[in-house]
Amino acid sequence: MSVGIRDVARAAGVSTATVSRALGRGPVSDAVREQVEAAVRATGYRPNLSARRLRSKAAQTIGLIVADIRNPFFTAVSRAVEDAAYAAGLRVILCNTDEDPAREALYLRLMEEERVTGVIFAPTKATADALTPDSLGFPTVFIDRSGLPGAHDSVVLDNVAAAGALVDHLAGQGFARIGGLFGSTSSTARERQAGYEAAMARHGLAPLVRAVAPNAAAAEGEAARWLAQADRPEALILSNGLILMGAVRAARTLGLTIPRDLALAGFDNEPWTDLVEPGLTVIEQPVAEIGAQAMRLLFDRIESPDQPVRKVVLSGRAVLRGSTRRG
Amino acid sequence: MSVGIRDVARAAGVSTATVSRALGRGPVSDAVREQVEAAVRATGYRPNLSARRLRSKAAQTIGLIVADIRNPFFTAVSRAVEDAAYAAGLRVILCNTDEDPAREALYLRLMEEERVTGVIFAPTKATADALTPDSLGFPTVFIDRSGLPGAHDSVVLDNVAAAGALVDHLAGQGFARIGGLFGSTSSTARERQAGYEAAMARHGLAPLVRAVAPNAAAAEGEAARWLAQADRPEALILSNGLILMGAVRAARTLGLTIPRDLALAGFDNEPWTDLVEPGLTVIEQPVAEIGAQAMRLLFDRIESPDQPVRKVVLSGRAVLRGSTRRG
DNA sequence: TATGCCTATGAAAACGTTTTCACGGTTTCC
DNA sequence: GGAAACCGTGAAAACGTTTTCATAGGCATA
Repeated sequence: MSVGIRDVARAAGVSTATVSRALGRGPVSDAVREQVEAAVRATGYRPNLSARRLRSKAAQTIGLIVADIRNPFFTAVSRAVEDAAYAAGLRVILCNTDEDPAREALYLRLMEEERVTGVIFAPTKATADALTPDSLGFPTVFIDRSGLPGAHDSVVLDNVAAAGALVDHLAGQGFARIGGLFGSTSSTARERQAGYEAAMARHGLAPLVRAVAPNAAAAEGEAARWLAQADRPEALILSNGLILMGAVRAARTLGLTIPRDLALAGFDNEPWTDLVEPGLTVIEQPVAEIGAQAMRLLFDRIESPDQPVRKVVLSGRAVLRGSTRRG
Repeated sequence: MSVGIRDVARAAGVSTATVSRALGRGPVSDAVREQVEAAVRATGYRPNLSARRLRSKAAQTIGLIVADIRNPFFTAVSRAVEDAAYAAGLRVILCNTDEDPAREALYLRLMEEERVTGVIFAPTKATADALTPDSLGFPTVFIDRSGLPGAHDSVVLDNVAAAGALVDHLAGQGFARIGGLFGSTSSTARERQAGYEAAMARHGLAPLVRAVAPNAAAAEGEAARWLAQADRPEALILSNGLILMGAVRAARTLGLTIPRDLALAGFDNEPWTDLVEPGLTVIEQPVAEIGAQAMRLLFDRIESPDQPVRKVVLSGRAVLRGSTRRG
């Protein structure tokens, strides 16, 4: 059968308690510690993490709940989170919700059952608004989206400013009929829309807004319908990388030349955005920083559960490329 | 304190054993099952998965060990794996090795300590060659790369045929100086290289091969050096999506027009490959199918540990685009 | 020398489940 | 009508650790 701590204890000629202490950071004499380590090597002992978790009540696990890992934004953030977690000796359980509140609820319940150390969560607007500070049984940090003000720690982009910067840039280039295509499920998309509308108003321009499910296929369909109209916009702002990609596809299909027939500006400086001619103007999010900050906030919250709620707002960086150059 | 199964038992007026059976699929009368369910709702009971795992010796967890989740191939595969896992009631622990054998060893040890149900693993060549069937304490399926023949279940692409198809296509278009830039750490890259060389020989062409670390930055640097030479290749085959991206970047930097100055063909039909003009010819891998098949193999192996080793070889699909059109 | 306080250690309890074993009550089978 | 099989249930053991509690010895202090 499997070798347990009792076998190690027997091999080392000490008690199981001493083995446990030698392996952890308990007080043990150097001689005994060496004996134990030798016994561990000799027996090929591997601690049973389930037993350890049960007894010590420290799951050493964090949950990472995102909409879809295939969204490059979440891919990058998740990588940062995992690096930080494993560096701290924590395991990561990854969950994809597809922006479905039912699956969000399911995974939150799973996190409770795992007795996780903490959770990093990108909730839909519906779930975020429904979650009060104490409805979650574990420390939680929201990323990308925030919920009720002051309810949860969060790290988000300054979406209003970022969207405004795109409008300013386009307006500065002389575009007037600037449309906005925004995701329909996240608070982030709402904020970007608000920033867009505020900036449009500043420039005395009429907003043109449409909402769409945040995936490339839906965005392509909606953009194609929009751009086929006679009074189509001459520039488009897209609220994330997937929607941006859909819009590029739609423009291609309709034979529109960028930026002559249509200017495009979006979010997420994904590796491909500078490869599609003439280069796509985007807001770059500090993805690694977002993941790292989220972990920092989570650790702080775990350490001092009662400290005031914090919201870290990071600035995007406008990467100006050919897609918004006035023909 | 936290509510446990004892509290539920007390509330329902039954023993803990009965609660356990009612929650699982043990034999219980309908009346008692209802009482228990009511008690669960009343108490807000959440089973402690660590305790459950310890006692039942079923971790209900699978490990997914890949090189880097940011590689879109792994992103897509991982999503398929997770869907299948959660559908079967299993949790997924995700690990990134960055193709580092030391981290591979670290994560394999972690998997032992977790007593995982099974592992899906994309090993480096070094690790794959060192792993005998019984050196792993849990069922394992290799993806993307295979190890010693007959040692582990695996699901891989027919890399030789796929690389050959690219060569055939390029040669058919009249290209002669066809170079190959391959990753240096995976068996997959070796196979693609072998397929390339065999096909080149078939066509009576001299192979031109370089190896590079499998990431976009390294590939860009190596491609730039290569393409700056006077006797540079007139076509390039790239062994994965990251290397393909690096090559595109290098061509851009050097001002080479595709395909007039340089034809490109690669692997991985990532969403952006049809957006960069004039469209990149690639081998599309059935990513979702790879993930799903890996889970199927894993389940089969868990069910019957002693069945013969299986290797599922899937075919790629050549997606021909403008990047390989003879000028 | 006696007292008290640390330190390293072992015995045993505890963590929250599932599983084994036993048992009484029905039903089924000859 | 008795034996055998079956069913639902409870008491208690078991899973593999960590932690608590107790203790023996060493060392400093009075």
